[in-house]
Amino acid sequence: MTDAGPSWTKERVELLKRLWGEGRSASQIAAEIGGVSRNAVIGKVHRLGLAGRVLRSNGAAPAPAQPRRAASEEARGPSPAPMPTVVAPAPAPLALVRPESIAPAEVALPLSERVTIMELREFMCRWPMGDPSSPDFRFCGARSITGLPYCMHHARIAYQPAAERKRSDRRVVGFR
DNA sequence: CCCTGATTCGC
DNA sequence: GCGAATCAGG
Repeated sequence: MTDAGPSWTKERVELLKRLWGEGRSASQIAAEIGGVSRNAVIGKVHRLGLAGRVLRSNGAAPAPAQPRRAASEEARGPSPAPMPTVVAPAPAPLALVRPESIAPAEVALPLSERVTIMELREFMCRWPMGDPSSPDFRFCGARSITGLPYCMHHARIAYQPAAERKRSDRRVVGFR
């Protein structure tokens, strides 16, 4: 029989809607539904009109994602007409970091990822943890933000606005 | 190098 | 309608 295999059946779509609504990532959903790639999930989400979810790990605004020219068009050469000035994206106000939000007690760190300097890689968070003179000294080692030496969590601590640091009048948070 | 979603377009 | 390839980014 020419079984086309599992497609977007009612059940699968319902599951997709539910998981997406719960804020699961496309790859997670894809793995859970099975038989589909994360691209397939994202594509379906868009066709269903479910996109535009504000939920984001960092709370950042969704990527503008400028339209990309077709491959055929690109092969043909530059566009004859100059691209009309794209509206400059409004400077997204960075989420203010309040002292409470970085209080050690409130923070859940991926402690399992601590690494030694030898294990440290370019893409790993370089936040020092522990006494540098101790053999127990480690670095955070979590996935770092590309272009930055720290993971999202430690980048927030490292790059606190001066005004915030002063206002909160806190010493070094401490290398946990 | 890991991940995220957004978009396009051949199928 | 589907989703791989690609893009843009954390």
